[in-house]
Amino acid sequence: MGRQPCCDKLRVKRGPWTADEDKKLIAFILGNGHCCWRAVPKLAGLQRCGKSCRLRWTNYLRPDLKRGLLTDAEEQLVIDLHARLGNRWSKIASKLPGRTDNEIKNHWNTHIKKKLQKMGIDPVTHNPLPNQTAETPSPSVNSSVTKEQNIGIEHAPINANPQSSNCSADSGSRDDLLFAGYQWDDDVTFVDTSWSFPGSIETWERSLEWLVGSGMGDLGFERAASTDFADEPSQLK
DNA sequence: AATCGAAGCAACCGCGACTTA
DNA sequence: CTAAGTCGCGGTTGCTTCGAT
Repeated sequence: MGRQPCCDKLRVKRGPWTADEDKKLIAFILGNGHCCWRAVPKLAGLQRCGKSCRLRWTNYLRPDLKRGLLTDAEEQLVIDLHARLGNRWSKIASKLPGRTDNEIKNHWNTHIKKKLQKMGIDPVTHNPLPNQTAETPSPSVNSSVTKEQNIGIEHAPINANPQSSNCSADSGSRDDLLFAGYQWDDDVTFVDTSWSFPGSIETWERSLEWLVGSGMGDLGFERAASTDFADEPSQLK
């Protein structure tokens, strides 16, 4: 069946979001929720595609987002989950509160992948790379092995064919089996006690004020998306 | 100080899954 | 049952920043 483009590409704005657009989107969603993403830009007065709005909200504006680099524990969890689930970032992200699939995917591609390769571990199969002796593993990966061995997990047979994991052959039953075997639901969800955001909407509102506040315009918000939070003392990289 | 390549990340694209008429 | 519409996911791109030379 033919698909229409999700929006009129000639009339929608693309590229980095401005502070003003963020404000509009936040105000609209807080006030109305997002019943239908396709309608959001129109109702919110944005010249954006609904898809773009959803992405912006999920990856950047959502109140429950945690920011900054992944902690060692989170990184470890991502590795463990990836070994079981492959590149199903949204499922992995669902086990890390406050983290988005996009964020985890980026972190995997830029940090974890290299780290594993450096250690002689194939980031796709999570098996040792052929003809390569692993360097001294970092504590974090050591703990991975220990953890998985403790739980008695066989290492990642599902990723023997990496391509297959990209096909989103999303069989719920397979996930169920995986989760049943690992008992993810209750045990694995990562809770970072240093993160005190949930439940504190005031905190989030303050963050938003800061986010879209006067200083942002001066700095040029277009790029602020990637750098703004580094300005917060607690979020320094 | 200038240049260049690498790294990091936000955003886009295309497709499959799901829903609705 | 089927076609059309919408959503969400994963891969990829492109821009900005950073570090080395």
